[in-house]
Amino acid sequence: MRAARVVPIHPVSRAEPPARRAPRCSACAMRALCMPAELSADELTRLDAIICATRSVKRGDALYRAGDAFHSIYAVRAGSFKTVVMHREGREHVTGFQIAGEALGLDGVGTCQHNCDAIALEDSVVCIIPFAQLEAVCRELKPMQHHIYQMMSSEIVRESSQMMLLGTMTAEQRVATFLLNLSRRFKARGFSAAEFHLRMTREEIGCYLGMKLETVSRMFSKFQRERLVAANGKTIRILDHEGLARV
Amino acid sequence: MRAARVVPIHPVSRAEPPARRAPRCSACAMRALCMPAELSADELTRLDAIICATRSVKRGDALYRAGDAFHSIYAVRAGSFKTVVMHREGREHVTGFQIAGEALGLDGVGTCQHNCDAIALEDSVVCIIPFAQLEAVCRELKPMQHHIYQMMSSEIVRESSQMMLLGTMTAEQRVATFLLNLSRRFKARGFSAAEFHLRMTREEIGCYLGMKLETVSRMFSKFQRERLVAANGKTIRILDHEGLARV
DNA sequence: CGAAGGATTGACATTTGTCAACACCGGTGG
DNA sequence: CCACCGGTGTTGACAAATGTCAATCCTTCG
Repeated sequence: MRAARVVPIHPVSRAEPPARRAPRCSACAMRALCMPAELSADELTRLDAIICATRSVKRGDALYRAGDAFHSIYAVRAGSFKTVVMHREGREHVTGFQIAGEALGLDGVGTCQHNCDAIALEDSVVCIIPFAQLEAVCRELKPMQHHIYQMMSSEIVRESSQMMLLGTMTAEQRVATFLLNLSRRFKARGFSAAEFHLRMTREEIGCYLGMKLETVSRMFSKFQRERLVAANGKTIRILDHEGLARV
Repeated sequence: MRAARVVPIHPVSRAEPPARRAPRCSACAMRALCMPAELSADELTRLDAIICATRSVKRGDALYRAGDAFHSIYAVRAGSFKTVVMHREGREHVTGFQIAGEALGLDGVGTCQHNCDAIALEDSVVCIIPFAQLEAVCRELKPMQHHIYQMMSSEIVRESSQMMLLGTMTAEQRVATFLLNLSRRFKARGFSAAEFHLRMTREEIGCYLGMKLETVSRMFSKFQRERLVAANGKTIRILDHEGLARV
Protein backbone atom coordinates (compact mmCIF):
# COMPACT_ATOMS: atom_id res chain seq x y z
CA MET A 1 0.00 0.00 0.00
CA ARG A 2 1.50 3.30 -0.95
CA ALA A 3 1.93 6.02 1.61
CA ALA A 4 -0.57 8.82 1.22
CA ARG A 5 0.91 12.02 -0.17
CA VAL A 6 -1.85 14.35 0.87
CA VAL A 7 -1.51 16.39 4.04
CA PRO A 8 -4.30 15.37 6.41
CA ILE A 9 -6.80 18.11 7.08
CA HIS A 10 -7.90 16.67 10.39
CA PRO A 11 -5.68 15.20 13.06
CA VAL A 12 -5.28 11.61 12.03
CA SER A 13 -4.61 9.92 15.30
CA ARG A 14 -7.97 8.98 16.73
CA ALA A 15 -8.03 6.26 19.31
CA GLU A 16 -9.71 3.71 17.06
CA PRO A 17 -11.00 0.99 19.22
CA PRO A 18 -13.98 1.01 21.35
CA ALA A 19 -13.87 -2.30 19.50
CA ARG A 20 -15.14 -5.65 20.61
CA ARG A 21 -14.75 -9.18 19.47
CA ALA A 22 -17.25 -9.76 16.67
CA PRO A 23 -19.75 -12.56 16.45
CA ARG A 24 -18.91 -14.86 13.56
CA CYS A 25 -19.89 -13.91 10.04
CA SER A 26 -21.05 -17.45 9.55
CA ALA A 27 -23.72 -16.83 12.15
CA CYS A 28 -24.66 -13.32 11.03
CA ALA A 29 -28.22 -12.64 9.93
CA MET A 30 -27.03 -10.08 7.42
CA ARG A 31 -24.47 -12.25 5.78
CA ALA A 32 -26.33 -12.39 2.50
CA LEU A 33 -26.08 -8.62 2.27
CA CYS A 34 -22.39 -8.09 2.71
CA MET A 35 -20.91 -11.37 1.47
CA PRO A 36 -21.05 -13.18 -1.83
CA ALA A 37 -23.82 -15.74 -1.72
CA GLU A 38 -21.80 -18.63 -3.10
CA LEU A 39 -19.10 -18.90 -0.43
CA SER A 40 -18.40 -22.40 0.83
CA ALA A 41 -18.29 -23.12 4.54
CA ASP A 42 -14.55 -23.28 4.29
CA GLU A 43 -14.28 -19.93 2.59
CA LEU A 44 -16.60 -18.42 5.14
CA THR A 45 -14.21 -19.52 7.85
CA ARG A 46 -11.46 -17.55 6.16
CA LEU A 47 -13.59 -14.47 6.36
CA ASP A 48 -14.55 -15.04 9.96
CA ALA A 49 -10.85 -14.99 10.65
CA ILE A 50 -10.31 -11.45 9.42
CA ILE A 51 -13.51 -9.80 10.58
CA CYS A 52 -12.62 -10.02 14.21
CA ALA A 53 -14.04 -6.87 15.73
CA THR A 54 -17.11 -4.67 15.88
CA ARG A 55 -17.30 -1.09 16.99
CA SER A 56 -20.10 0.90 18.56
CA VAL A 57 -20.63 4.48 17.50
CA LYS A 58 -22.89 6.81 19.45
CA ARG A 59 -25.44 8.99 17.72
CA GLY A 60 -23.72 12.03 16.28
CA ASP A 61 -20.23 10.58 16.59
CA ALA A 62 -17.95 9.89 13.62
CA LEU A 63 -16.96 6.40 12.57
CA TYR A 64 -14.20 8.11 10.61
CA ARG A 65 -13.50 11.54 9.25
CA ALA A 66 -12.11 12.87 5.99
CA GLY A 67 -8.34 12.77 6.21
CA ASP A 68 -8.21 9.83 8.60
CA ALA A 69 -5.84 7.12 7.52
CA PHE A 70 -7.67 4.34 5.73
CA HIS A 71 -7.25 0.84 7.13
CA SER A 72 -10.64 -0.81 7.09
CA ILE A 73 -13.95 -0.87 5.42
CA TYR A 74 -17.07 -1.31 7.52
CA ALA A 75 -20.38 -3.12 7.33
CA VAL A 76 -23.26 -1.52 9.22
CA ARG A 77 -24.51 -4.15 11.62
CA ALA A 78 -27.10 -2.07 13.43
CA GLY A 79 -28.20 1.53 13.18
CA SER A 80 -27.51 3.98 10.37
CA PHE A 81 -25.01 6.54 9.12
CA LYS A 82 -24.65 9.48 6.80
CA THR A 83 -21.53 10.23 4.76
CA VAL A 84 -20.64 13.90 4.39
CA VAL A 85 -18.10 15.52 2.11
CA MET A 86 -16.85 18.97 3.02
CA HIS A 87 -15.37 21.76 0.98
CA ARG A 88 -13.43 24.81 2.09
CA GLU A 89 -15.57 27.34 3.96
CA GLY A 90 -18.27 25.05 5.18
CA ARG A 91 -19.86 23.89 1.95
CA GLU A 92 -21.17 20.52 2.96
CA HIS A 93 -22.96 17.75 1.14
CA VAL A 94 -24.44 14.45 2.27
CA THR A 95 -23.38 11.84 -0.29
CA GLY A 96 -25.31 8.93 1.15
CA PHE A 97 -27.21 7.27 3.97
CA GLN A 98 -26.25 3.74 5.03
CA ILE A 99 -28.50 1.39 6.93
CA ALA A 100 -27.91 -2.06 8.36
CA GLY A 101 -26.32 -4.44 5.88
CA GLU A 102 -24.68 -1.72 3.81
CA ALA A 103 -20.98 -0.95 3.37
CA LEU A 104 -19.01 2.09 4.42
CA GLY A 105 -15.53 3.33 3.64
CA LEU A 106 -14.88 2.19 0.06
CA ASP A 107 -13.98 5.74 -0.86
CA GLY A 108 -10.75 5.48 1.12
CA VAL A 109 -9.10 2.76 -0.94
CA GLY A 110 -7.78 5.04 -3.64
CA THR A 111 -5.78 7.49 -1.57
CA CYS A 112 -5.30 5.53 1.65
CA GLN A 113 -7.24 8.31 3.33
CA HIS A 114 -10.92 8.55 3.99
CA ASN A 115 -12.54 11.09 1.78
CA CYS A 116 -15.65 11.92 3.80
CA ASP A 117 -17.01 11.90 7.34
CA ALA A 118 -19.20 8.96 8.36
CA ILE A 119 -21.53 10.08 11.13
CA ALA A 120 -23.91 7.84 13.08
CA LEU A 121 -27.54 8.94 12.84
CA GLU A 122 -28.37 6.82 15.89
CA ASP A 123 -26.41 4.56 18.23
CA SER A 124 -24.94 2.04 15.82
CA VAL A 125 -22.62 -0.93 15.47
CA VAL A 126 -20.30 -1.76 12.58
CA CYS A 127 -18.17 -4.75 11.66
CA ILE A 128 -14.57 -3.77 11.04
CA ILE A 129 -13.01 -5.36 7.96
CA PRO A 130 -9.26 -4.66 7.69
CA PHE A 131 -8.70 -3.91 4.04
CA ALA A 132 -5.16 -5.23 3.67
CA GLN A 133 -6.26 -8.63 4.97
CA LEU A 134 -9.35 -8.54 2.78
CA GLU A 135 -7.16 -7.88 -0.24
CA ALA A 136 -5.04 -10.86 0.67
CA VAL A 137 -8.08 -13.13 0.93
CA CYS A 138 -9.34 -11.79 -2.39
CA ARG A 139 -6.15 -12.86 -4.10
CA GLU A 140 -7.02 -16.42 -3.15
CA LEU A 141 -10.81 -16.60 -3.24
CA LYS A 142 -12.18 -15.66 -6.58
CA PRO A 143 -15.80 -15.22 -5.43
CA MET A 144 -14.64 -12.90 -2.71
CA GLN A 145 -12.51 -10.91 -5.11
CA HIS A 146 -15.42 -10.58 -7.41
CA HIS A 147 -17.69 -9.52 -4.59
CA ILE A 148 -15.45 -6.59 -3.69
CA TYR A 149 -15.41 -5.46 -7.30
CA GLN A 150 -19.16 -5.73 -7.32
CA MET A 151 -19.55 -3.69 -4.17
CA MET A 152 -17.35 -0.94 -5.52
CA SER A 153 -18.95 -1.00 -8.92
CA SER A 154 -22.40 -0.87 -7.37
CA GLU A 155 -21.37 2.17 -5.43
CA ILE A 156 -20.29 3.79 -8.69
CA VAL A 157 -23.65 2.97 -10.23
CA ARG A 158 -25.53 4.21 -7.19
CA GLU A 159 -23.68 7.50 -7.37
CA SER A 160 -24.47 7.79 -11.09
CA SER A 161 -28.15 7.55 -10.28
CA GLN A 162 -27.75 10.14 -7.59
CA MET A 163 -26.03 12.46 -10.05
CA MET A 164 -28.90 11.96 -12.45
CA LEU A 165 -31.32 12.79 -9.66
CA LEU A 166 -29.42 15.93 -8.70
CA GLY A 167 -28.87 16.97 -12.28
CA THR A 168 -32.22 16.38 -13.92
CA MET A 169 -35.07 16.08 -11.41
CA THR A 170 -37.31 18.66 -9.76
CA ALA A 171 -37.42 18.95 -5.99
CA GLU A 172 -40.68 17.02 -5.97
CA GLN A 173 -39.26 14.14 -7.99
CA ARG A 174 -36.15 13.97 -5.85
CA VAL A 175 -38.07 13.64 -2.63
CA ALA A 176 -40.37 11.02 -4.13
CA THR A 177 -37.38 9.06 -5.44
CA PHE A 178 -35.70 9.31 -2.05
CA LEU A 179 -38.71 7.87 -0.23
CA LEU A 180 -39.13 5.02 -2.71
CA ASN A 181 -35.44 4.22 -2.50
CA LEU A 182 -35.53 4.04 1.29
CA SER A 183 -38.67 1.94 1.12
CA ARG A 184 -36.99 -0.54 -1.20
CA ARG A 185 -33.94 -0.82 1.00
CA PHE A 186 -35.94 -1.34 4.18
CA LYS A 187 -37.97 -3.97 2.42
CA ALA A 188 -34.82 -5.77 1.26
CA ARG A 189 -33.80 -5.99 4.90
CA GLY A 190 -37.07 -7.40 6.06
CA PHE A 191 -38.66 -4.23 7.38
CA SER A 192 -41.91 -2.73 6.22
CA ALA A 193 -41.75 -1.08 2.82
CA ALA A 194 -44.78 1.05 3.59
CA GLU A 195 -44.02 2.51 6.98
CA PHE A 196 -40.66 3.45 8.41
CA HIS A 197 -38.88 5.89 10.62
CA LEU A 198 -36.53 8.48 9.15
CA ARG A 199 -33.40 8.72 11.22
CA MET A 200 -32.23 11.92 9.55
CA THR A 201 -33.48 15.50 9.86
CA ARG A 202 -35.13 17.48 7.07
CA GLU A 203 -31.93 19.42 6.77
CA GLU A 204 -29.88 16.27 6.18
CA ILE A 205 -32.37 15.07 3.59
CA GLY A 206 -32.15 18.44 1.88
CA CYS A 207 -28.39 18.34 1.96
CA TYR A 208 -28.50 14.91 0.34
CA LEU A 209 -31.02 15.90 -2.33
CA GLY A 210 -29.51 19.27 -3.14
CA MET A 211 -32.28 21.49 -1.76
CA LYS A 212 -33.09 23.49 1.35
CA LEU A 213 -34.85 21.98 4.34
CA GLU A 214 -37.87 24.19 3.76
CA THR A 215 -38.27 22.75 0.28
CA VAL A 216 -38.11 19.21 1.67
CA SER A 217 -40.80 20.12 4.17
CA ARG A 218 -43.01 21.63 1.49
CA MET A 219 -42.72 18.51 -0.65
CA PHE A 220 -43.70 16.31 2.28
CA SER A 221 -46.73 18.54 2.83
CA LYS A 222 -47.58 18.41 -0.85
CA PHE A 223 -47.44 14.60 -0.87
CA GLN A 224 -49.72 14.56 2.15
CA ARG A 225 -52.27 16.81 0.49
CA GLU A 226 -52.19 14.50 -2.51
CA ARG A 227 -52.62 11.45 -0.27
CA LEU A 228 -49.41 9.88 -1.53
CA VAL A 229 -47.84 9.58 1.91
CA ALA A 230 -48.83 10.16 5.52
CA ALA A 231 -45.98 11.83 7.37
CA ASN A 232 -46.00 12.36 11.08
CA GLY A 233 -42.72 13.95 11.92
CA LYS A 234 -40.12 11.33 11.19
CA THR A 235 -42.58 8.49 10.75
CA ILE A 236 -43.44 7.98 7.10
CA ARG A 237 -46.18 5.84 5.66
CA ILE A 238 -46.30 5.40 1.93
CA LEU A 239 -49.95 5.33 0.84
CA ASP A 240 -49.60 5.27 -2.92
CA HIS A 241 -46.40 3.72 -4.16
CA GLU A 242 -47.33 3.99 -7.83
CA GLY A 243 -48.46 7.55 -7.40
CA LEU A 244 -45.12 8.50 -5.92
CA ALA A 245 -43.30 6.78 -8.75
CA ARG A 246 -45.35 8.70 -11.29
CA VAL A 247 -44.46 12.12 -9.84
CA MET B 1 -18.95 -14.33 -13.31
CA ARG B 2 -22.61 -14.56 -12.58
CA ALA B 3 -25.13 -14.37 -15.35
CA ALA B 4 -26.98 -11.07 -15.45
CA ARG B 5 -30.62 -11.27 -14.42
CA VAL B 6 -31.74 -7.95 -15.83
CA VAL B 7 -33.52 -7.85 -19.15
CA PRO B 8 -31.42 -5.81 -21.56
CA ILE B 9 -33.08 -2.61 -22.68
CA HIS B 10 -31.09 -2.43 -25.87
CA PRO B 11 -30.26 -5.28 -28.22
CA VAL B 12 -27.16 -6.80 -26.71
CA SER B 13 -25.53 -8.32 -29.72
CA ARG B 14 -23.38 -5.68 -31.27
CA ALA B 15 -20.60 -6.81 -33.49
CA GLU B 16 -17.85 -5.91 -31.09
CA PRO B 17 -14.68 -5.85 -33.02
CA PRO B 18 -13.50 -3.28 -35.37
CA ALA B 19 -10.56 -4.32 -33.18
CA ARG B 20 -6.91 -4.32 -34.02
CA ARG B 21 -3.82 -5.74 -32.47
CA ALA B 22 -2.65 -3.28 -29.84
CA PRO B 23 0.79 -1.83 -29.54
CA ARG B 24 2.47 -3.04 -26.35
CA CYS B 25 1.63 -1.44 -23.02
CA SER B 26 5.32 -1.46 -22.25
CA ALA B 27 5.83 0.97 -25.11
CA CYS B 28 2.78 3.12 -24.44
CA ALA B 29 3.28 6.81 -23.69
CA MET B 30 0.27 6.81 -21.41
CA ARG B 31 1.32 3.84 -19.36
CA ALA B 32 1.83 5.92 -16.23
CA LEU B 33 -1.81 6.96 -16.39
CA CYS B 34 -3.51 3.62 -16.58
CA MET B 35 -1.03 1.28 -14.88
CA PRO B 36 0.44 1.17 -11.43
CA ALA B 37 3.81 2.88 -11.48
CA GLU B 38 5.73 0.18 -9.66
CA LEU B 39 5.25 -2.72 -12.07
CA SER B 40 8.38 -4.68 -12.88
CA ALA B 41 9.30 -5.42 -16.47
CA ASP B 42 8.16 -8.95 -15.92
CA GLU B 43 4.79 -7.90 -14.58
CA LEU B 44 4.35 -5.50 -17.46
CA THR B 45 4.79 -8.38 -19.84
CA ARG B 46 1.87 -10.13 -18.16
CA LEU B 47 -0.26 -7.13 -18.85
CA ASP B 48 0.84 -6.82 -22.43
CA ALA B 49 -0.40 -10.35 -22.82
CA ILE B 50 -4.00 -9.56 -21.94
CA ILE B 51 -4.36 -6.15 -23.53
CA CYS B 52 -4.20 -7.46 -27.02
CA ALA B 53 -6.55 -5.23 -28.95
CA THR B 54 -7.55 -1.68 -29.56
CA ARG B 55 -10.76 -0.44 -31.05
CA SER B 56 -11.56 2.68 -33.04
CA VAL B 57 -14.82 4.48 -32.41
CA LYS B 58 -16.11 7.12 -34.78
CA ARG B 59 -17.42 10.42 -33.48
CA GLY B 60 -20.98 9.98 -32.25
CA ASP B 61 -20.76 6.19 -32.13
CA ALA B 62 -21.10 4.17 -28.94
CA LEU B 63 -18.23 2.20 -27.45
CA TYR B 64 -20.91 0.40 -25.49
CA ARG B 65 -24.49 1.03 -24.46
CA ALA B 66 -26.45 0.53 -21.27
CA GLY B 67 -27.63 -3.06 -21.20
CA ASP B 68 -24.73 -4.41 -23.23
CA ALA B 69 -23.06 -7.43 -21.66
CA PHE B 70 -19.97 -6.43 -19.76
CA HIS B 71 -16.72 -8.12 -20.75
CA SER B 72 -14.03 -5.48 -20.76
CA ILE B 73 -12.98 -2.21 -19.37
CA TYR B 74 -11.34 0.33 -21.65
CA ALA B 75 -8.54 2.86 -21.51
CA VAL B 76 -8.92 5.87 -23.77
CA ARG B 77 -5.84 5.91 -25.96
CA ALA B 78 -6.79 8.83 -28.18
CA GLY B 79 -9.83 11.07 -28.41
CA SER B 80 -12.56 11.54 -25.83
CA PHE B 81 -15.91 10.18 -24.66
CA LYS B 82 -18.96 11.07 -22.66
CA THR B 83 -20.88 8.61 -20.48
CA VAL B 84 -24.64 9.04 -20.45
CA VAL B 85 -27.19 7.44 -18.16
CA MET B 86 -30.79 7.28 -19.33
CA HIS B 87 -34.06 7.06 -17.54
CA ARG B 88 -37.48 6.11 -18.82
CA GLU B 89 -38.97 8.73 -21.14
CA GLY B 90 -35.81 10.39 -22.28
CA ARG B 91 -34.48 11.83 -19.06
CA GLU B 92 -30.79 11.83 -19.80
CA HIS B 93 -27.73 12.81 -17.82
CA VAL B 94 -24.05 12.99 -18.69
CA THR B 95 -22.14 11.44 -15.79
CA GLY B 96 -18.67 12.15 -17.05
CA PHE B 97 -16.25 13.05 -19.83
CA GLN B 98 -13.19 10.86 -20.41
CA ILE B 99 -10.07 12.01 -22.22
CA ALA B 100 -6.91 10.16 -23.23
CA GLY B 101 -5.41 8.16 -20.40
CA GLU B 102 -8.67 7.73 -18.50
CA ALA B 103 -10.66 4.58 -17.86
CA LEU B 104 -14.12 3.61 -19.07
CA GLY B 105 -16.52 0.84 -18.16
CA LEU B 106 -15.92 0.24 -14.46
CA ASP B 107 -19.65 0.67 -13.84
CA GLY B 108 -20.34 -2.65 -15.53
CA VAL B 109 -18.50 -4.87 -13.09
CA GLY B 110 -21.29 -5.07 -10.55
CA THR B 111 -24.11 -6.35 -12.71
CA CYS B 112 -22.19 -7.80 -15.67
CA GLN B 113 -24.00 -5.26 -17.77
CA HIS B 114 -22.96 -1.81 -18.73
CA ASN B 115 -24.96 0.78 -16.95
CA CYS B 116 -24.53 3.75 -19.27
CA ASP B 117 -23.77 4.63 -22.87
CA ALA B 118 -20.21 5.61 -23.72
CA ILE B 119 -20.25 7.85 -26.78
CA ALA B 120 -17.19 9.14 -28.64
CA LEU B 121 -17.02 12.94 -28.83
CA GLU B 122 -14.52 12.68 -31.68
CA ASP B 123 -12.91 9.84 -33.58
CA SER B 124 -11.22 7.90 -30.83
CA VAL B 125 -9.22 4.79 -29.98
CA VAL B 126 -9.44 2.66 -26.84
CA CYS B 127 -7.43 -0.23 -25.44
CA ILE B 128 -9.63 -3.20 -24.66
CA ILE B 129 -8.89 -4.86 -21.33
CA PRO B 130 -10.85 -8.11 -20.87
CA PHE B 131 -12.01 -8.01 -17.28
CA ALA B 132 -11.99 -11.71 -16.51
CA GLN B 133 -8.36 -11.94 -17.49
CA LEU B 134 -7.55 -8.78 -15.59
CA GLU B 135 -9.14 -10.29 -12.49
CA ALA B 136 -6.99 -13.36 -12.91
CA VAL B 137 -3.83 -11.29 -13.17
CA CYS B 138 -4.90 -9.29 -10.12
CA ARG B 139 -5.08 -12.44 -8.07
CA GLU B 140 -1.39 -12.91 -8.69
CA LEU B 141 0.06 -9.43 -8.89
CA LYS B 142 -0.62 -7.45 -5.77
CA PRO B 143 0.29 -4.03 -7.25
CA MET B 144 -2.09 -4.66 -10.11
CA GLN B 145 -4.85 -5.75 -7.76
CA HIS B 146 -4.36 -2.64 -5.73
CA HIS B 147 -4.36 -0.48 -8.82
CA ILE B 148 -7.79 -1.70 -9.84
CA TYR B 149 -9.15 -0.98 -6.39
CA GLN B 150 -7.61 2.45 -6.61
CA MET B 151 -9.16 3.16 -9.97
CA MET B 152 -12.60 2.16 -8.77
CA SER B 153 -12.26 4.00 -5.51
CA SER B 154 -11.07 7.11 -7.34
CA GLU B 155 -14.14 6.92 -9.51
CA ILE B 156 -16.28 6.82 -6.36
CA VAL B 157 -14.49 9.86 -5.00
CA ARG B 158 -14.79 11.69 -8.30
CA GLU B 159 -18.51 11.07 -8.34
CA SER B 160 -18.80 12.31 -4.75
CA SER B 161 -17.26 15.59 -5.81
CA GLN B 162 -19.62 15.78 -8.71
CA MET B 163 -22.58 15.21 -6.41
CA MET B 164 -21.33 18.00 -4.19
CA LEU B 165 -21.06 20.23 -7.24
CA LEU B 166 -24.58 19.37 -8.40
CA GLY B 167 -26.02 19.60 -4.91
CA THR B 168 -24.45 22.73 -3.48
CA MET B 169 -23.05 25.01 -6.16
CA THR B 170 -24.58 27.79 -8.25
CA ALA B 171 -24.52 27.55 -12.05
CA GLU B 172 -21.63 30.00 -12.12
CA GLN B 173 -19.55 27.95 -9.69
CA ARG B 174 -20.27 24.73 -11.54
CA VAL B 175 -19.06 26.07 -14.86
CA ALA B 176 -15.94 27.54 -13.25
CA THR B 177 -15.21 24.24 -11.51
CA PHE B 178 -15.75 22.37 -14.75
CA LEU B 179 -13.25 24.51 -16.65
CA LEU B 180 -10.63 24.25 -13.92
CA ASN B 181 -11.11 20.50 -13.73
CA LEU B 182 -10.62 20.09 -17.48
CA SER B 183 -7.60 22.37 -17.35
CA ARG B 184 -6.00 20.25 -14.64
CA ARG B 185 -6.60 17.04 -16.56
CA PHE B 186 -5.20 18.40 -19.81
CA LYS B 187 -2.17 19.65 -17.94
CA ALA B 188 -1.64 16.23 -16.34
CA ARG B 189 -1.50 14.79 -19.84
CA GLY B 190 1.02 17.27 -21.12
CA PHE B 191 -1.35 19.64 -22.89
CA SER B 192 -1.73 23.32 -22.16
CA ALA B 193 -3.59 24.09 -18.95
CA ALA B 194 -4.51 27.55 -20.19
CA GLU B 195 -5.90 26.91 -23.64
CA PHE B 196 -7.80 23.92 -24.89
CA HIS B 197 -10.52 22.79 -27.18
CA LEU B 198 -13.87 21.62 -25.83
CA ARG B 199 -15.00 18.51 -27.64
CA MET B 200 -18.52 18.66 -26.23
CA THR B 201 -21.44 20.96 -27.03
CA ARG B 202 -22.96 23.47 -24.63
CA GLU B 203 -25.88 21.14 -24.29
CA GLU B 204 -23.64 18.26 -23.19
CA ILE B 205 -21.87 20.50 -20.71
CA GLY B 206 -25.22 21.59 -19.34
CA CYS B 207 -26.39 18.03 -19.11
CA TYR B 208 -23.25 17.17 -17.15
CA LEU B 209 -23.52 20.17 -14.82
CA GLY B 210 -27.26 19.96 -14.25
CA MET B 211 -28.34 23.10 -16.08
CA LYS B 212 -29.69 24.16 -19.46
CA LEU B 213 -27.46 24.97 -22.39
CA GLU B 214 -28.56 28.61 -22.31
CA THR B 215 -27.33 28.92 -18.74
CA VAL B 216 -23.97 27.45 -19.72
CA SER B 217 -23.73 29.96 -22.53
CA ARG B 218 -24.62 32.84 -20.22
CA MET B 219 -21.95 31.82 -17.74
CA PHE B 220 -19.34 31.68 -20.47
CA SER B 221 -20.37 35.17 -21.53
CA LYS B 222 -20.23 36.35 -17.93
CA PHE B 223 -16.71 34.99 -17.48
CA GLN B 224 -15.66 36.75 -20.66
CA ARG B 225 -17.05 40.08 -19.49
CA GLU B 226 -15.13 39.59 -16.24
CA ARG B 227 -11.93 38.74 -18.16
CA LEU B 228 -11.66 35.34 -16.48
CA VAL B 229 -11.65 33.39 -19.73
CA ALA B 230 -11.58 34.08 -23.44
CA ALA B 231 -13.99 31.76 -25.23
CA ASN B 232 -14.19 31.52 -28.95
CA GLY B 233 -16.75 28.85 -29.69
CA LYS B 234 -15.20 25.65 -28.45
CA THR B 235 -11.73 27.08 -27.91
CA ILE B 236 -11.23 28.15 -24.31
CA ARG B 237 -8.38 30.15 -22.88
CA ILE B 238 -8.22 30.58 -19.15
CA LEU B 239 -7.02 34.09 -18.39
CA ASP B 240 -7.35 34.19 -14.62
CA HIS B 241 -7.07 30.82 -12.96
CA GLU B 242 -7.29 32.20 -9.42
CA GLY B 243 -10.21 34.38 -10.31
CA LEU B 244 -12.11 31.38 -11.62
CA ALA B 245 -11.31 29.43 -8.47
CA ARG B 246 -12.64 32.27 -6.32
CA VAL B 247 -16.03 32.39 -8.07
C1' DC C 1 -23.05 27.19 -51.21
C1' DG C 2 -26.72 26.01 -48.48
C1' DA C 3 -28.75 23.43 -44.78
C1' DA C 4 -28.59 22.05 -40.15
C1' DG C 5 -26.89 22.09 -35.94
C1' DG C 6 -24.79 24.85 -32.41
C1' DA C 7 -24.28 29.22 -29.79
C1' DT C 8 -25.82 33.63 -28.05
C1' DT C 9 -29.00 36.86 -26.20
C1' DG C 10 -33.36 38.92 -24.55
C1' DA C 11 -38.01 38.79 -22.37
C1' DC C 12 -40.59 36.46 -19.42
C1' DA C 13 -42.17 32.33 -16.40
C1' DT C 14 -41.29 29.08 -12.91
C1' DT C 15 -38.90 26.94 -9.33
C1' DT C 16 -36.42 27.21 -5.45
C1' DG C 17 -34.11 29.85 -1.86
C1' DT C 18 -34.33 33.33 1.91
C1' DC C 19 -36.13 35.21 5.85
C1' DA C 20 -39.27 35.30 9.44
C1' DA C 21 -42.90 33.76 12.38
C1' DC C 22 -44.64 30.25 14.81
C1' DA C 23 -45.87 25.28 16.17
C1' DC C 24 -44.29 20.99 17.91
C1' DC C 25 -41.69 17.70 20.56
C1' DG C 26 -38.84 15.60 23.97
C1' DG C 27 -36.07 16.33 27.75
C1' DT C 28 -34.57 18.78 32.00
C1' DG C 29 -34.83 21.00 36.05
C1' DG C 30 -37.63 23.60 39.26
C1' DC D 1 -46.31 17.90 37.38
C1' DC D 2 -45.38 21.85 34.83
C1' DA D 3 -42.76 25.39 32.49
C1' DC D 4 -39.30 26.15 29.69
C1' DC D 5 -35.73 25.34 26.31
C1' DG D 6 -33.33 24.14 22.14
C1' DG D 7 -33.64 21.79 18.27
C1' DT D 8 -36.68 20.58 14.66
C1' DG D 9 -40.49 21.15 11.48
C1' DT D 10 -44.09 23.93 8.99
C1' DT D 11 -45.85 27.74 6.49
C1' DG D 12 -46.14 32.30 4.21
C1' DA D 13 -44.35 36.38 1.65
C1' DC D 14 -41.04 37.76 -1.14
C1' DA D 15 -36.45 37.55 -3.78
C1' DA D 16 -33.16 35.42 -6.64
C1' DA D 17 -31.64 31.92 -9.72
C1' DT D 18 -32.57 29.29 -13.46
C1' DG D 19 -35.58 27.52 -17.07
C1' DT D 20 -38.47 28.41 -21.27
C1' DC D 21 -39.29 30.26 -25.58
C1' DA D 22 -38.06 32.78 -29.48
C1' DA D 23 -35.17 35.42 -32.59
C1' DT D 24 -30.85 35.68 -34.61
C1' DC D 25 -26.16 34.70 -35.71
C1' DC D 26 -22.30 31.67 -36.43
C1' DT D 27 -19.91 27.22 -37.88
C1' DT D 28 -19.42 23.16 -39.87
C1' DC D 29 -19.94 19.83 -43.12
C1' DG D 30 -21.82 17.59 -46.96
